[in-house]
This record gives sequence, structure tokens and C-alpha cells, in this order.
Amino acid sequence: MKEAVAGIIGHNGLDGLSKSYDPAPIEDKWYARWIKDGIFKAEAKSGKPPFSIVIPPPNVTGSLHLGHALDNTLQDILCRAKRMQGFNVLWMPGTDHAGIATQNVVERALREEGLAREDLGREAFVKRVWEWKNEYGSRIIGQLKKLGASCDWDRERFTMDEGLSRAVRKVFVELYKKDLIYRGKYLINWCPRCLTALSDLEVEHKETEGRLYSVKYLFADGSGALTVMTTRPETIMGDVAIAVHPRDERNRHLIGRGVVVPICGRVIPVIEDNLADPEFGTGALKITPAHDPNDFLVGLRHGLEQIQVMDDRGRMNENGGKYAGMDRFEARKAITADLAEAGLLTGEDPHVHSVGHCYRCDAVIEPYLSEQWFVRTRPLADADVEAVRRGDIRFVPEQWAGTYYQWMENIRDWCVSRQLWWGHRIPAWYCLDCGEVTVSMEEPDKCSCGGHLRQDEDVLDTWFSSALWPFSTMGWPDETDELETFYPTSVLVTGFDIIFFWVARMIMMGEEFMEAPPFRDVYIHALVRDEKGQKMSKSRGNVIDPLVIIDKFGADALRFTLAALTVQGRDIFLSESRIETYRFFLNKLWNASRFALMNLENARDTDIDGRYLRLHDRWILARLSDVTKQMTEFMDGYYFGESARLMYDFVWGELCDWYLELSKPALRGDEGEMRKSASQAVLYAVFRDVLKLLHPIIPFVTEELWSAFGYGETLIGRTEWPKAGVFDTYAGSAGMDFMQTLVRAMRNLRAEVKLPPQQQVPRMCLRLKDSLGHAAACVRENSDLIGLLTKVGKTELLESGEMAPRQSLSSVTGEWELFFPVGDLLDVEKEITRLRGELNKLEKDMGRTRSKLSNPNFIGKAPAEVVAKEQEALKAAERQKKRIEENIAGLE
RNA sequence: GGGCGACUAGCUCAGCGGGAGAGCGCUUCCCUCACACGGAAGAAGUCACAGGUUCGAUCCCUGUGUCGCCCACCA
Repeated sequence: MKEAVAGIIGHNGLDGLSKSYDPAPIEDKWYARWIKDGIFKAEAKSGKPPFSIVIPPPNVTGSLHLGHALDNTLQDILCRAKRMQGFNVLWMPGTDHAGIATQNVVERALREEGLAREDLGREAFVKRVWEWKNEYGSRIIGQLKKLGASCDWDRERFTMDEGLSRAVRKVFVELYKKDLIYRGKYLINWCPRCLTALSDLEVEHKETEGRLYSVKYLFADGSGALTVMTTRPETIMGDVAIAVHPRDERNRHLIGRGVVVPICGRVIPVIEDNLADPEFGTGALKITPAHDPNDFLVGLRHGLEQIQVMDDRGRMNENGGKYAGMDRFEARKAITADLAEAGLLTGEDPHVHSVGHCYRCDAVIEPYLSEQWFVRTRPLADADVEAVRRGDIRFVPEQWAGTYYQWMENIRDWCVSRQLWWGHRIPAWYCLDCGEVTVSMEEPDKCSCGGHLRQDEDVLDTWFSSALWPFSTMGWPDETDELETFYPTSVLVTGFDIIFFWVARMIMMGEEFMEAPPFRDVYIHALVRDEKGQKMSKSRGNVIDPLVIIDKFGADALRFTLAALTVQGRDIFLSESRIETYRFFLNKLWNASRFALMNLENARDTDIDGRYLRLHDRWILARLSDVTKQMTEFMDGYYFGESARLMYDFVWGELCDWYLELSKPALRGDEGEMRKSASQAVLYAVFRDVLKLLHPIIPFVTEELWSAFGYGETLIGRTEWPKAGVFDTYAGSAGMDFMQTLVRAMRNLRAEVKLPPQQQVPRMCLRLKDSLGHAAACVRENSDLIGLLTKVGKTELLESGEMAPRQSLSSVTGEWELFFPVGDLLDVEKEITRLRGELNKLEKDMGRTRSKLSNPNFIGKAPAEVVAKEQEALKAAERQKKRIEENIAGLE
């Protein structure tokens, strides 16, 4: 590979380049070279300013989807640009153990062998998961490399590495000491499929078509009945009270009476509680503390019994009477049927309501009473909201700060224990003798009472370790050079879907344990959605493999597309045709480079000699300077879409469409040796900076071209970011605009008479407004180039009084008139119609401008320059109108 | 129930106080010695609707509609 690179440096550059751009032979080659040369390595100590990003660690179960591709493309763009700008860049890579997701994957594999995890036992099962992780867990890392991610791979971390696990235990113990972690028996979200508790965030609420059942509860004294409504008749066995609102005129006389729970026959009281809404149904609400979050609180308020009627798998338990052993949904049917039979079911109406589902397996979540660990979030949240308000952390776009506040201000305690085997085991031990709880980083020998200890069976929520990621990956709790140099990180780049799961919790933990926010900026990007506009996610199984796209179009094409489509506040619907568009752009860049290489010959890095520059040379240097300045701003401000589109337009619309065309004669030698070498010097300088500016977005193709140009022995990523203004001595764009307008006007006239593009015509005539001396000079100096672009032999300048040539098409502005003598090709009727059409449009414009100018309010209140502009426009339009009229008259 | 966002050319989307842009598609002409993954020219939009602010609104404000998303303890 080294030989190959050496071989294409210098004037042989062209040999290495195929006629059209093909990413396949380029991308792996250069990635290997980058790794070999260690250009992604961060320095723990450095004189350079630091720039750091921690990767949102992908799940080990995952394979790269377009969301990852976008997320990591944006991070890579920032890292590569910052390296070129002289920063000591750390992009910290790694993966997340993804508790439930990974456990599920391995359990599924076991099931195919006819085994359950219980058959293996905890230790063997966990070993099995590690084996799975070691075999498949690095797949996504390989995919990130295909994408071009410039992470410092030597630092790759995993949330269950020993170091990170130590950080987890440390944090748990510290929070426990500060009473910010507690254990208690509460009603939590339970997944009867995964057999674990979930946090509120892990429950996805979906609008579901259900039934609202009206059930009669007979009064215990036999004096009639009370009707209550429920969507979950299977929980009737767990009812402990009926609540009515204390100010409910209809029902409050019932308070204190007893009613009989249907089917099971228990007598329960009617109580008063604000939860009951007098407007809803009969105003009477059944209270089932063990199976409904609201009822749970009512139960606490009134000291009611908690009767659990289901087991952990969502089956009716021994409290379920004759339904014991039945699945909850079967039980619902059976109980409903029995209620109907007994004449106690008085209504069954369709009812749309929100039902919680497991975010991992989509099973319906059961509110379940159990003993769990919780993080007390309120005290943590308040400080964090302050940090964002103070501006210590900045959301980009800002609107996301609002989302963050809204959640943080309503935050509830975080259930962190999970009944899984895969994850960080909770560092708590229970004494088998005295029952005391010992929480400590290392396993204690025995209880303080001398009794035997048993460790808590549960593991921590995956997001608990993710929350520590910005500092646990840098060696915390040790005081490391990495933490010193790179914490707080510069920016976090992620999607809004994990603001609560991850961003907010990182802020909590960072503020609490590092006493500093984990990042300065949070850049929130759009979600890449599938063709139906649905979120792509592992559990939905609708992920599109970007590797297919990379195979087909190349990583650069995918990267450029994602960057170009990244606009704040709007989701991305990715289609292949859009990727194709941008791959065409890469081909354009490729071929423009081939053109440059063909024409550079041996010229390399010669000084630009200002004496031999022409209008277009000065113009492209001026434009390059503008573009460089804008790109630098875009990189600092996270304007990814703008930056990609700017380069697209500049390279294609200006560099290729105009500059390269105009420089052809000089490069061919038609304008003499001095002009040739001056053009080569400009070409060389422009491509050098264009490749650099594009490199963060499309690293592979720019590296290949860089080496073909032979811009130096070093890799492009090691070079300095271009500086705006270095060409100011030579740059200038005066006259170019006029020339472009003139050329377009002439091409337009040619098309009017359907002249084939190649066909030369002898002449066109231009009459300039008297004051346009500089334009006259411009035309004289560049008549050869105007001729080149318009295929016109000669541009004749007419004096102000001079007659226009007969049988001409004309194009008129307020400043000049262009005549194209076409002889017999002239279709007088058609030309008059065309000119009348133009007149028409012009008059409409003039009418608008006139009415504006005759409005005293406009004159009085609009800024002077706007008024002046309108007046100028009107004058120009009047001149234009007069000329068009004259031309029409001349034709008639 | 609360909040957020979108609505611009046939399609996918930029723009966001001084009379509207791109890519694809479409029409016409071109295989011009970097590129047909290309070149040149062109057609195409009451900028969702209604009010308001302003000299002036696609852009700001209010409301309406449609679609999408997030949050919430909707029996």
C-alpha cells in the first residue's frame, strides 16, 4: 500500500485514478493506513487545546443502523475538523452491555437449544453471555470503522469492563451513603415476559382499543348496588375499597357503606378520595392497590391492604380463586363471562386508552408490587436544571432545553434494580441472621453482627452505568491525566430519543461526582426514520443496514448525504435516490480533480504570481476565501447541512461550471507560459483547500485525491485547516458577476433559435450604458473567454448612438443591451411575442415598485438604502423597458 | 390532558422581514479533448387557511385545519 501511495505522488497522479469514482478500492485501504499511522490517537497530556467527545456507546447486540451512521458521521466530522484546526482530539469509543437486550438475545439462542437460563444457572449463563459478547459484540465496532469513524480505538471501553464496573459500585455506594439510593416495596412497572422491573422511561405507552366494563357491586346489606367502571376486570379479586369523591353529591352518602366484591364475595368499604372523578361514569372507582399506580397511592393514604392477584408471569395466583393459574388476558375473558352470567355486567363499551408496553419485548406492562432499589432524583435534578439555566450546558438547537426542563421538573424516582443476570450486580448484602443491609464496593466477609451474608440477586439498570460514561471511561474514580485533560467533554452528539434515558442522567451523575457538567454542548440531531416515517429501532426490527448502502455507494456518499440532510428540527427520511445525488457529486469532484491533475503536469506548489492572474483567477480565489471563512464558522456552530451544501454548490456550481471552463485555454498554453503557470498555481492552491475543507465530511475520497495530487508526504488529516484571507492580495470578484450574466444571456438567445451548442457564430454586439467603462474594459480583456463560453467569434462593443444590427435577437437589462444577429433564422413574430412577454413581466414589476415608491409611509419609514434600491431598480426598469420597446419597433 | 414540530415546484427538502431556491422528475438541444454519475437552456409554486403587527409578511404574532412526535396517575 505504501508503494501504491508513493507511486501516485507527483505527475503520475492521474494514473491511479479511474475514469469515474469508485469507492470500493479506496476506503478500506485508507482506513488501514490511518490506523497504522495512528492519526486518531489522543494525547493524555498535550500543549494543544483539548477537544473531546465520548461516543454514545452502541449496544453490543446492535448492528449499525442509520441512526448510528448519522450520529457518528456528525461526530467524525467535528473530530476530523478539530484535529486539522490544531486541537488535541479525543473521541472515546466503546459499547454498552445493554442488560435486557443482550440477555434476551442469548436466551433466545438458548431456547433454540431447548434450554432456559435457569437450566444453566446464573454463573454459567453469565459466562455464556460473555462468550456471546466476545464473539459478536465487536461487530458494530467494525461497522463504525467502515463508516470512517476516527475514534481512538486503543481506548475502547465496555460498560462492564472492570474499571467501569468499579465506577458503578463506587457511585452506588456513595449515593447510598448520601441517602440518594433507597430500597423499598412499591408498585413498579413489571414486564411479565422479561421478568424484570423497568423504569418509567422504559415503558412505551400506546393508544390501545380496549373495553370499558360496567360492573355492579351489591351493597352488603342487600339494599341495591353500585356500578363501577373498569378496563381490567381481572383485577377485581384485588379490590379493597370503592372510592367516591368527597364532594360528589350523587355518591357521598354512600361513604362508609360496605359492598360485596363480585365473584369473590369479600366485603369492602366505600371510602372518600379525591382521585375519584365525579364526572366519570358513576363517579365510583374501584381501588386495587396492588395493580394500579393510582390505587396504590390511595391505598397508602387510607392504610388499605395490598392484595396481589397475579404472579410475576402475569398469571392469576392463589388469590385469584377459581381463575388461579390462568393468564391475565384469559382471566379477563373468563371473569367477564362470569360477571355477565351473574347479571353483574351492565355494560361493555369500546374504550381507547393508553397501555404500557415493554420497550424491549413489547409485552403489556403489569403494575407489580415488589421490593426494588430507587435513586432519589429530586435533589439531583434541581441542581442540574440550574446548570442548564446558567448556560454551563448548552443545548443545540436550544428548543431541546425546554424538553429537558419539562422532564426534569416532573421527574420521579428512578427504579434502578433489574431482575436480570446480565449487568452490574447490586453491591448490597443482606445478613441472613440479623437482616441488616451492607452496601459496599467490595464483598464483605460477614455482617457486623457476625452473621452470614447473601448478595442482592438483582443487577442495575443498563442506563445506570451509561450515566457515568463521560468520566468512567476516563479512569474515574482514579485521578487520571485523561480526566484532567478531557473532562468536561466538548460536546455530546446524540438523538432526542435518549435525552431522558441518557443525557439527563449523565448530567446528574457528572454534577454529583465530578462537580462539573459532563459536556459543554449537547448537539441534538434528527432521527433517521424508515420509509413509513417510523423510528428505527432494534426491537421493532425495521433497521436498515447502512453497510448495504456503503457497499453500493461508498461510505463517503452516505456520510455526505447524512450531513447534507442534517437540518435542525426536522427528521430525515432517507431514500436511495438522495444518496445517489450526492454520489454523483463525489464523481464530479473526482473528475474535476482528474482534470486538474491532467493540467498540472509537474507544477506543484508554485507561488501565485499576481501579475499574470485574470478575472476568473482572482474571482475563484476570492470565493475560496469566502467559503473557507463560512466553513470554519459552520464547523464551530454545528451547521452540518449548511456546510455540505455550501461545498456542493461551490465545487459544482462555481469551481467546475465556471472556473475550470474558463481556465482551459490558459492551461492548454494558449495564453502563454506565464499564464499557464499562473493558472496551474491557482488550480493547485484551490484544490488543496477544497480537499481539506471537504475532508471532515468525506475523508476517504479526499485522502485518495490528496495523495494523487501529491500535496505532500503527509496524510490530509494531518494538515492544517485552511485559513481565510491568505489570497486576499490577489483576490477580487469585480466584473465576474457581469460576465456571468452576459454569458447566460447570450446562451439563452442561442437556445431561442435552437442553435446546437457547438455551432460557432461570428459575432454578438453589446451596447453598454455610458457609465459602464469598467464593464467595457472587462469585455475587451475577456472577449476570448466570453467567446469560449458562448461560442461567439467576436463581441463587438457599440457606441451609445450606434444602430443595432438588423435581424437580431436582443436581451436587455437596465445597464446594457445585447444583440445577436441571426439573419434568416429570425422568426420576427416569435421574437416580438417573446419580447412582449418580457415587457409584460417588467411592467408588472414596475407597477409594484411605483406604488411602493408613491407610498409616503414607505418613503418615510423604510430604511434609506431600501428606498434607494427601489428607486434605482425603477430607473433601471424604465431604461430596460424603453430599449425593449425600441427593439420591438425595430422588428416591426 | 399538557407540550413540541411540520405544512414552500409532481416528489424529497433548503430558505425565513424588501416579491421564492436546490436535487430528482419533466421539456428542448448536445456522447464539446475532466465528468452522459455529464453540459446548456427551459416550464413549473395565491410559500396549508383566516385574522393581526408592519411602509412591507412565505418569514413575526394569534387562531383554524391536517399530519407527526414527546410527556401524563384518561377508572
